[in-house]
Amino acid sequence: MGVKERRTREKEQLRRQILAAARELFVNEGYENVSMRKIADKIEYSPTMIYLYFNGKADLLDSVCQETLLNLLNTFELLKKDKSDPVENLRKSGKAYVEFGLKYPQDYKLTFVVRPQYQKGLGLPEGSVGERVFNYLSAMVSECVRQKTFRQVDVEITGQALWSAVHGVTMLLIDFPDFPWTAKDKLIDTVIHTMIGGLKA
Amino acid sequence: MGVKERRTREKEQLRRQILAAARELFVNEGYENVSMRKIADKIEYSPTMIYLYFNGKADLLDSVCQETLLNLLNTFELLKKDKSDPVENLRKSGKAYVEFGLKYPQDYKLTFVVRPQYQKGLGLPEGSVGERVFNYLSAMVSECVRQKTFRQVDVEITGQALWSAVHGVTMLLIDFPDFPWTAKDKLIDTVIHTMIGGLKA
DNA sequence: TGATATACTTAACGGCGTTAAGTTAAATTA
DNA sequence: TAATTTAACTTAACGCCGTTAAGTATATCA
Repeated sequence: MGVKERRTREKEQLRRQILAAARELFVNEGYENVSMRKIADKIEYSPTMIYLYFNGKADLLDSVCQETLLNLLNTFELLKKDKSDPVENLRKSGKAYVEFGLKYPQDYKLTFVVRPQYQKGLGLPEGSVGERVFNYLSAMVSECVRQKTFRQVDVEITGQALWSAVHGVTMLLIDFPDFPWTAKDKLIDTVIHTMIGGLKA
Repeated sequence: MGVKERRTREKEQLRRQILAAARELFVNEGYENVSMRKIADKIEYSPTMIYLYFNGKADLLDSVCQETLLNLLNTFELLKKDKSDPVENLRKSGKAYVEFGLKYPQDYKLTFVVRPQYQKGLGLPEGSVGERVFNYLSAMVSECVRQKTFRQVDVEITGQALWSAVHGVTMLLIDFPDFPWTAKDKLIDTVIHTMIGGLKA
């Protein structure tokens, strides 16, 4: 009687196969240059089959983005363990955030630019991965204030400001790769260092 | 013999008409949801006629963005007169930049996100409007350093870092309007104030 | 074994950016 | 003024696209 189970497993596997193909194509060719037909070709099924597993192209995008956010969260969790120097942790996290964006630029834009464009009216749903990422950032700011390395800033708004800064440098480096940046790495460090400097007691 | 002149004038006028229609549609419906046919419909010409005035859809986008950059530059020029307090000038300019983005969010995204996506390999061409905008920012930083209000920072990289910060907060406020921001105005001020704080001597 | 449900495909709809070829009307020339 | 050239614009088409309705084959179940 393991028939249903096997079928479910097979469906799940195919679903993942579609998702993997979609991710690879979205990342390499850009969302709008990828057609359902191309995705179908890649996995050697007919285009319409995809609609039995996803509601459409936008839904595929959405699922890809969810995975991306989970990856980002994992990157952060790795840094979470070290409790010694909260400011240094914050700096490292900021750097990790930007580097994550530059490593998966298409994913990053998919998540933080394209998706909100296609999925209007999304805040940060309670318990969502996005919320957890942001909470992690706020917690680090809070720790810096508690240790009196930072002056008595509003933790919430400071978290948002830091997010703004790292998001900005990430976006510019992704969108204008041919801009005459003095040095990309130096720019990232400068943005983070300047923000942290402006928060110190 | 004013025939040629009149013809030139008429062509110019039609060109502007196309551009205005394209801008309105791009802004209201999003670049990828606008077709050449829709633009043509709006101005009551055949779609192919547009190709006699522009090289294609991406070229139309390019021209629309040039206009936006000119508008941004004009906004800055209005602030340029006051020479008394360069730090205050920088703060005001940053605020003006973000407010420009929020006032014309779609135009802003068209220029700083969508355009680079469709027009790969654009740096800052010599004498371009983009270059003038960026030079304006750098000049202000330079003045702050000269007056010793800022420490001896690299002017170029600092300009880029400031641009990153204001771009970031602009983008987040545009893309996540429903995020529980503590207060949008306060956030903008915090980002700018924190960056400036981190640059002071 | 025959009925039923599931997984997948074929064919089509309307729309897209863009191009080649054709048409019409105005300006120029003889 | 009549013929010719030139410019402005349109028609028709190509090969794509996302998505849906209808159809087919295969595996499961009674």
